[in-house]
Amino acid sequence: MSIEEAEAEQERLRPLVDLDDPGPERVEFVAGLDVGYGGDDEVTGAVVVLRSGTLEVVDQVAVRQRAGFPYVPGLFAFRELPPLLAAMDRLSVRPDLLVCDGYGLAHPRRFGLACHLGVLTGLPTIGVAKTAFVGRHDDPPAARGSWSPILLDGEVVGRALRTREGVKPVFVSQGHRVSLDNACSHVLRLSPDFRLPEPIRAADRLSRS
DNA sequence: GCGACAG
DNA sequence: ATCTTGTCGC
Repeated sequence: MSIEEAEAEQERLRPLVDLDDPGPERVEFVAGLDVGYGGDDEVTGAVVVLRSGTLEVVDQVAVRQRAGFPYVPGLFAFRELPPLLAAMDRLSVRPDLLVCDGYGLAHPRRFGLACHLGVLTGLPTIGVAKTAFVGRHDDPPAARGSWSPILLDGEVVGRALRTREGVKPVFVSQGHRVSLDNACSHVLRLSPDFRLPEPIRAADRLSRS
């Protein structure tokens, strides 16, 4: 698939994103997703499902395969989606919410990895990135839980959210079928001890093993 | 044109 | 992402 075809695919799928659904009533299982990189252009898609209340791991799958697309900013999903979908297919527990390592709405074409994964699976998704990629934002106050909006072309596309006092914020954006307010509530609830949400930390560890 | 650019 | 020494701040 070429760069042009990938961009056209994003434009085609973007209208299918649901940004109005506030999110699931009850979240019993949350999945974290991440991709690790090996030597010979290999990628490992990792998905870890945690019980939402206790954060205990209830299921996990890692799939290693050849990368089918280069890393291109803005087309991140075309590199990471295949191994992630392969791992999702082998899950025995169906998650109620997906926490993705990367952006959702906060994307040049408003269709980051979290949106793409949401549309393809139909599941509620949120995007959590470690660095700023698009838009502008102020540094939020130092207290845990404080945030400031990420603005792109005058629109709010996400939030810089402080998950630990005095530590660099994470960048949260809507993926699919979850409001921005609820996405941030979930991220805070899932990050009791560290900067990143526990499901993402678990998936990150798995993707490296 | 130049620099920046999720992982 | 990953590799990877030295350096900075608390």
